[in-house]
Amino acid sequence: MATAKARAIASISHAPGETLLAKFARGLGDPTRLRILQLLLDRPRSVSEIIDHLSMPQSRVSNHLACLKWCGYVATERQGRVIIYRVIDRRMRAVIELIREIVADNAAHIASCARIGD
Amino acid sequence: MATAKARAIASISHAPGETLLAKFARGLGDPTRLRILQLLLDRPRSVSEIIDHLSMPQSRVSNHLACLKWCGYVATERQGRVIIYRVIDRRMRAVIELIREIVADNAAHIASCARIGD
DNA sequence: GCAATATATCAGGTTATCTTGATATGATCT
DNA sequence: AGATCATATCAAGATAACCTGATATATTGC
Repeated sequence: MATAKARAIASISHAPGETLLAKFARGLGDPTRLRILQLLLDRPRSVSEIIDHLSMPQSRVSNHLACLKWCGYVATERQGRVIIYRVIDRRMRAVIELIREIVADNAAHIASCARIGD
Repeated sequence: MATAKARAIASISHAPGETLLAKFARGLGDPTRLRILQLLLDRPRSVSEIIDHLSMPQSRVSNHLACLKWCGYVATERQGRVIIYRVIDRRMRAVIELIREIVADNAAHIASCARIGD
């Protein structure tokens, strides 16, 4: 019952403005962040592991990880020297898969959109 | 049977790279485009109608509409003087709703992310 | 404490994206 | 045809986002 009330209150605080929605979308709007998310959806990984997989400068990976953490999609845990990142919002997998499906059927269209670069 | 083969071929062309996924996400990453999509998910509308709702310069709305059309999310149909836009990919509603849910539970986090502006 | 390892942060230059105003296209009406 | 209405396109300036290299922080092992 308290749960229902809590849900109701939460539901009011829902309905975020388009500004925030857009910000979320831009969060997914970077190929590097998507690759990182994909790796983390596979399983939790340390930063070095991600860097190895992506073959990118460390600062670049670290910056994108910070972004993902800031947005609350991933969390960190220190294990000795290394820091392990993992996805904490289960729905991230669903969004990415849904997007992947849509893109699969619109690849040519999307690729041709000149207002958005590659 | 030809259909099955076609599907198989299509399925190979599936699995789009992160670059295209990211491009899609950036397509949703603009508040104006999201507002337009929301209006069009409500029902098909003419350009003028959208302009009225958004109170924005005509060229701005038109540019964003072009982007949405380019990506294959909306289609147009001329009716006399006006041009009617409507959403053609049913999944657009699902993506936006899913994103809305995630953002609702992460609003504070996302808002605080300094790597992405408002 | 000191060196080494792992990760984070920051500033500067570069590129991408958004916005605006002006102009172009295209259809309708008289 | 000419005028008008509806929409599209383009160029230029402003802003946002990305990348890199250098530096900072934090933990472990000696």
